[in-house]
Amino acid sequence: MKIVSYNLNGIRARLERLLEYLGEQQPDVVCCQELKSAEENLPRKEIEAAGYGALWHGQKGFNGVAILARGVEPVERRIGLPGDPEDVQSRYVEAEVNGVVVASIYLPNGNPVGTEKFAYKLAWLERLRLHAAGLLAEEIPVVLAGDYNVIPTNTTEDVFSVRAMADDALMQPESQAAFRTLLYQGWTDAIRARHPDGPQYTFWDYQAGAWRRDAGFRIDHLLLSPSAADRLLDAGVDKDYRGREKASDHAPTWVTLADL
DNA sequence: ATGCCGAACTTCGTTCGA
Repeated sequence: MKIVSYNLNGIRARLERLLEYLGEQQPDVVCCQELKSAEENLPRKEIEAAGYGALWHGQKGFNGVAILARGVEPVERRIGLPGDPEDVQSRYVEAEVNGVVVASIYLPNGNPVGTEKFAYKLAWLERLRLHAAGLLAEEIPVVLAGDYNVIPTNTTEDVFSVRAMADDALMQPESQAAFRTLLYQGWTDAIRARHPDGPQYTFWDYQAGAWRRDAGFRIDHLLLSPSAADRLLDAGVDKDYRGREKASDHAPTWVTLADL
């Protein structure tokens, strides 16, 4: 069972690329982020025609998440992260697919540091920590897949240049501490579990020739609950899709789990 | 200190992203 996290940077702008990915890789589940599309403009027919059921959470202009499932309809568990009724941003959706609970997460970027945006990011991380604790308590297979907008460590394994990113919200000690606190609840960072050493970048900026220079960083993560981690076969980044025409600035990041 | 690029709305500039 291949489960993918894919920040699309616009599902309508990226539709051809996404359909190509579905056709070539035949992933079982794709957790999409940054749809940048209102509900009424989502490409529902095209995704259905590709053989995928979907749970959508769109938003006009920005954000937006979805879970696509090959050959089945994802069973909705929740739309939106609990903990703040005032929060109207579409950043969380959770469903059950073939016995596995899957979440598609688009964590706030948080730049610039020291603003309300950064405070919102940290508050969102705290809300995620609380919700994730409840998921672990269920003792079921869970995959928390998404763009976390957190570079886990200040090493070249996670970021091309610690210095270049030092003032960025993605690499602040508070952001990293919150991510570690989440992990230490008992989640497995699937990419690192399978690839303990070496860079595993998932994002390369469009600017300044970042892709050409391999100036990337690792911010798309798949966290596995213990019973999901027991089934972990492999994990990786489908990096070559970043180099194609009209690519997203993120590459699809994935795990494969053993079937029961 | 800023733009570099790209997407979408606020639409031929502005806002956001990372």
